[in-house]
Amino acid sequence: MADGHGASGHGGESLLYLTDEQLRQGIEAMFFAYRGFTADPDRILSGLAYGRAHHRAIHFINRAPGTTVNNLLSILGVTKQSLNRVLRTLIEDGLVESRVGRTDKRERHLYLTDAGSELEQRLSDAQRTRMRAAYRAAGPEAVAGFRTVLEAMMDPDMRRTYHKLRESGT
Amino acid sequence: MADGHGASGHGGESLLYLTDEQLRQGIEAMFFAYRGFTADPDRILSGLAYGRAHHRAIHFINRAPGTTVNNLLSILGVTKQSLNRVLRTLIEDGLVESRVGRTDKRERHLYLTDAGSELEQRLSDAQRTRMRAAYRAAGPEAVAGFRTVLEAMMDPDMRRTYHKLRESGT
DNA sequence: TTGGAATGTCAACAAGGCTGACTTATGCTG
DNA sequence: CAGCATAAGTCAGCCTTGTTGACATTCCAA
Repeated sequence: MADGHGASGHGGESLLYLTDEQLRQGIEAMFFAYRGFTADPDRILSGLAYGRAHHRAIHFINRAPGTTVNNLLSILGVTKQSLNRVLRTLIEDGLVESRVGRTDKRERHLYLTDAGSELEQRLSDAQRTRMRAAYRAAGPEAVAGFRTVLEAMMDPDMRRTYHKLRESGT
Repeated sequence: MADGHGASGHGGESLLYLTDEQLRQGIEAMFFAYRGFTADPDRILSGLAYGRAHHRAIHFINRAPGTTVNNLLSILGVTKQSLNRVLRTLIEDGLVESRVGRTDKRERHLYLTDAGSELEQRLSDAQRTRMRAAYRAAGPEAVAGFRTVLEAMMDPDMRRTYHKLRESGT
């Protein structure tokens, strides 16, 4: 672990373990791990004239079918213009369907088509495979800690969104 | 935890806890947490005509002073043209210094100037503050698990780079 | 019924990735 | 020493994906 201080055991309540060096290692771990996290889907997408933004849209439409554009916007944290460009190509290519709202005709509800679902599967299979390998290698306790820290790192708004998705998802 | 299966306890060696739903939650946690992770430095940088790419360069030059351009390239995983654009503005603005190598004059060794160090401090203070809060909230065991999973998620090359930085850093 | 709010679209621009082609300076090896 | 390899930098041009601004449509409430 090579942290230059004590408190390396697992049971310590010590508050001294948060040296700048330890925090910096966490920061770098996040950076390098995120690269791995996105690498596999990126590889698939690069052959398809799509990018990471398309992946994100497809992921969350699959996760919450029938979501409105506005809702998707707040999940993704981009401007509606930015999302729209991505969405348009997905609709043109027949991966996403946009249905006018029944009660409020201003709204568009988004669904994956069969082709869209198929791509979603391909992408998330790749990502899950890596995730599964990492989880297996690290073990259940590490996974629990991993999730706890990630959640604590989110902005409150994002944490709320994250929880809402979890409720609907299971 | 509401995962629809058993194996929710912490001590299980069960291999059944890796449902697609659990993995997807991990994926979403990564996504939302990374947003939080970059939010604070991004805010500082947006007022300064710099972006995330500048932050990364500054971070790793600070971490490994005297690094060559080539070495920085392999850490960041971008092309030299892409890095060069960023590096040029940092040098022009007097945040980074580029010294011709003493033994091999083809190489350029990169250092932060005082102004560069100052900005680095501002940026990493912001990022560390969030990290520290998350670590505190999650506790030492969770932090250990967090790091273990992140490391398992990296590509082997990145893991090697990550370890090399840790050795030099401590 | 009319004005404001919400929703979605179009256009233009910037950051920061990428490839490809090339130059310059230097190191190394036959 | 000649010639190839390596490190760095530059120019040009492309793509994705973020941004703002302007605008059309729709809903709802005063």
